[in-house]
Amino acid sequence: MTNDTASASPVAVAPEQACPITPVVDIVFSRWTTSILWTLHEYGRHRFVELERRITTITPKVLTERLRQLERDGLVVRTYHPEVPPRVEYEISDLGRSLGPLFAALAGWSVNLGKVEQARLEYDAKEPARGRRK
Amino acid sequence: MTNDTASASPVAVAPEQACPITPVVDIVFSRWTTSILWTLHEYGRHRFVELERRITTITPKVLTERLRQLERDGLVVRTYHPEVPPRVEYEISDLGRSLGPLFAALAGWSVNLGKVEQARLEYDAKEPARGRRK
DNA sequence: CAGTATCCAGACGGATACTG
DNA sequence: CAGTATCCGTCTGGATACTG
Repeated sequence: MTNDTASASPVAVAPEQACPITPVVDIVFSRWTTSILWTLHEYGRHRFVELERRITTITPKVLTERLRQLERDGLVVRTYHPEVPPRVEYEISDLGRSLGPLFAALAGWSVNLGKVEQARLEYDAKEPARGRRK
Repeated sequence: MTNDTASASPVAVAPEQACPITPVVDIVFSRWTTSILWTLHEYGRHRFVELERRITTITPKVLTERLRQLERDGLVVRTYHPEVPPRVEYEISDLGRSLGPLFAALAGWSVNLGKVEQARLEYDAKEPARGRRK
């Protein structure tokens, strides 16, 4: 943090983000990708159905979409085995593995989830505050 | 990572996530919240218009929605000053500040964005692979 | 098994206009 | 200034069915 109020600086910054971490978030934390990457990172290689079963609520269509995206971004490696029942395996790439510390930090922060829950309860309990009364 | 293939473990896990970090992601990295939190964390207190100007492409409606959500989750503190032109200030809470290391990790990982871009180029260049030909 | 192909609903967010 | 109110288009992602 630098100063208060921060109105002086005229930095207009490029459209879409004044914020350097948004690009990373878009790649790593879009819907479902977190679960997929984390699963692959934590439990190693998986076949398509195995992922489907582990992520329970995901549909094959969406799983395919996300896996393609992850593969394209170089975070996941897809291996096709031309066998009689076809076999495909997905595993995390080195680049994907480099997200490890990030995942650890995320998991670490989850100790605060209780505080979030608490904050929500308090917020919902107190009547509409000044300057916002309906 | 534990073992290969990982098909044996019958862990069915609760619907929605086999993955413990998803809840955190949902709270912290939903659309726009990253930019808002990061801005508040990095540059301190902001008034509504200041945020609006810094995040350039966000509309007042959406900014309000996200700020409410963040306030409810206890990540941001809203202060209303009952003055003649009303003045409202938003700042990050202690809980929000505890995301600092996470943000740092994210920012650090952005050195890899080039690799992602590279991977995309390669993926797009090579013709449809085996087992996936159109 | 490992996907594709369709169809579709509903949430999300943008544009615009108005108010205490 | 700091929002709120409306309207509405888009696009994601779910359900379902089919294929190499």
